[in-house]
Amino acid sequence: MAKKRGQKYDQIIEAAVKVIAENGYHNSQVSKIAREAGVADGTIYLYFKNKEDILISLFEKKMGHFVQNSKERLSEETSIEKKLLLLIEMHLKQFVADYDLAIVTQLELRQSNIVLRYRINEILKGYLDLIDSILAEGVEAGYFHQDLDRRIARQVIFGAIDEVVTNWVMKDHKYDLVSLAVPVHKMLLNGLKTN
Amino acid sequence: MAKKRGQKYDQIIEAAVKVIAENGYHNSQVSKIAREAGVADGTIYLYFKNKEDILISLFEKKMGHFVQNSKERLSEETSIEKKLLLLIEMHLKQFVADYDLAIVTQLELRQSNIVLRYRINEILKGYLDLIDSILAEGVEAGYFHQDLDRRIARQVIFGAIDEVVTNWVMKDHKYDLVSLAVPVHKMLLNGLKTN
Amino acid sequence: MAKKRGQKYDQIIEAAVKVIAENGYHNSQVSKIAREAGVADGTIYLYFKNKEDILISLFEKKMGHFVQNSKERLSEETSIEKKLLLLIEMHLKQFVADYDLAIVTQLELRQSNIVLRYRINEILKGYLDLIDSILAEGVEAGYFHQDLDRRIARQVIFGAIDEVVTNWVMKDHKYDLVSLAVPVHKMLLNGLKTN
Amino acid sequence: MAKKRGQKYDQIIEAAVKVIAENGYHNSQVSKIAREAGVADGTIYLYFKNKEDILISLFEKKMGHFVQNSKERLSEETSIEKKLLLLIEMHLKQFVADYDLAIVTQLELRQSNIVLRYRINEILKGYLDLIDSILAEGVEAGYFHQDLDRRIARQVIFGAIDEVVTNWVMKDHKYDLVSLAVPVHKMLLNGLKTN
DNA sequence: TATGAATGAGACTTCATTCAT
DNA sequence: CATGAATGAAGTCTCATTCAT
Repeated sequence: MAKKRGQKYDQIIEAAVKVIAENGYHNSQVSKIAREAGVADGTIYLYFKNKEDILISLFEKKMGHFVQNSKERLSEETSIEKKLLLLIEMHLKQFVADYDLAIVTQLELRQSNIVLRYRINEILKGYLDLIDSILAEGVEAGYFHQDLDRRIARQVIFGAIDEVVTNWVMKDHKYDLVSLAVPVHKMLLNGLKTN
Repeated sequence: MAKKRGQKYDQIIEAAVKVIAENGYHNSQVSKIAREAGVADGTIYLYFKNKEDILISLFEKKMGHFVQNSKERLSEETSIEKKLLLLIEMHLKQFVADYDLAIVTQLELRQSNIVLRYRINEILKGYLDLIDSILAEGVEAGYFHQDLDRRIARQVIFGAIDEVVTNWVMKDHKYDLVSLAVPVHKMLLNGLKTN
Repeated sequence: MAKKRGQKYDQIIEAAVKVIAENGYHNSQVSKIAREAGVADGTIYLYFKNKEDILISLFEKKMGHFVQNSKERLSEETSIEKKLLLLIEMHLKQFVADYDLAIVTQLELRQSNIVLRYRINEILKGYLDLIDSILAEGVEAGYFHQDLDRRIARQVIFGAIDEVVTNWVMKDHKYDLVSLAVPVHKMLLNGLKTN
Repeated sequence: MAKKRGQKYDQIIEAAVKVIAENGYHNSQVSKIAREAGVADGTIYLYFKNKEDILISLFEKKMGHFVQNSKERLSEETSIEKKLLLLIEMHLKQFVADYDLAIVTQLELRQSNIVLRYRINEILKGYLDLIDSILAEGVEAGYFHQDLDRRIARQVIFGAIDEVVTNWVMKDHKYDLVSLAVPVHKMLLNGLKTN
């Protein structure tokens, strides 16, 4: 049961993103996703354990791609400062490129129950680790404060970016999101205060 | 209908916070809240339009108190730097003082549907305005960067604090939250970078 | 309890007719009737045993007036033929004069449950007796067929008039109802067939 | 959704007639009908939009059969007089043959709300048209009055028969209904008056 | 593999009625 | 007589999941 590969598996994931973005989480019945994917209701259960599993898998797949992609791009960059900027930019660009996904991750996915929230947090760890690696490198290089609490720092960084994206989605993406990368980056690096 | 005052109104709000924190939003039946509040099921509907309205009203009331309280305390402080620290501390302290409320606002409230999310955002504006007033004052005083984009800055600040609180709740509040105010404050003020 | 007289008693009856005509039976809550009557919800129960009792009493009062009135008018008329015409005309005129009442008796009152339907039938007996008295007189006078089954005849007469009124109400009373008295009268007296 | 065919569709209709006749409309819970039909509660909603739709569909189906059947039988008869008698007899016989249906159509169906009443009237049109065709033919043949208002006439006919049936149902069908066809027929044809 | 008809648990909300004031 | 806040029972419908084909 629940095999994690195959053409239909991908079809269902993409259908779920579209249906949830269009109809909202609570109005995205399994039958609706099945119809969009062009399969029978029962077929969903050959690829996913249950409805929640679609959500988890969706997030897992998209997040996996994003982290993988980000890692590769970041490895090509040596400057710590630019790495952080690149990370922020890629984060923002991803959602500009796929607005349906933005709606799903920033708004709809959060309507899921607590158990799912914990699973989602697990998946997010990969991304937080990526942030952490930049922080570690920066501290090592003396570019960041030696006494930096990396656990707190990555929460601050993620929280800031995430809030910026959520705001953009809730404001119907009517302004340019990617251009916010620079001021956010500057704020995180140098803080609010003048020297 | 839906009177927004009275002893029973408060009873129901408090009962809702407790019941939702304990059972989760989707497992907090109206009858359960009514029983905890010591009123009949129907009485709920004399004070609230529907179940969602309990959630909204709960947030409205608690947030209103918090913002009001914060405003007063902040007005007693003149240093911009200390104002920001105070804000962060009060934010964290509020949830340490009422862990049930922390669970409800950080986890359960976010499971609500999109319409509700927008209503919640409206209510949050009062808090974001409070942050903004500190930012404005700081820029005015030359303490913050002159070219600071306040709209982005308040999202960064709120996102950072919010994420720190959510993490603490999801980690079962097993570490001291309030002590994180200082490092978060420092990070926001001075940034990650050494000078 | 439940005294059947007084100014408020009448106020409530009239309010009920208006509210039910405007909102429909199933959307005419006791509280709505009370508001329209300008009394408190509880006051209703000082004059009526329960909600059904309002309906029964309403019909009883209106029907009583109508039958009483009809009797008097009919006693002034000696011709059997004209008596029947007068009866039909008065029946139709009553509803033209009070369209709210027409809606209530022809449409809304019938939505009541079976027990109420039997009570209503009891009240209708007074009217059917009136028809019967005309029939008896007509048979006696040799004006109507000697072997006329009066029980059936009065059902036919009542059914015919009632259907004509109901139709008029359902067609939003957009044609002249009273003018139908003559053809209906002719049909009942002479039948469909040419001689 | 709401398939209007299939074995289960018929099962549910028949179960509904029985349950509603026995318990009354307002005490005929969907679960009760489902149990009688031998299906799950949810299955009802695969065949009917909602509870009201069961009532409408029930009437639609039964009325459709009746009108269809009546048309065929009437076409075999040439005499206008006998056609009208046949129509009345068939109307009465139908309810004698299915007393549950009589209860449902004469008492329970009328408890439905106004919107439903209009839908029911739509369905009744087929029957009224049948009456009308007999009237038209009779006028054409010079058997009925040339100046007959057919619209009124069919209301009178339907109203008369309907009232006779309702009375019979309310009197617990303790007399022979079909034998009333002849006197009703005579009354409608020749009127009350002696020549 | 794929289908899709069938299942059945579960909860929000309304509103007639009461009764302490 | 009058009030109106409080009560609490009760039922429709949805939708994730199954399983015979």
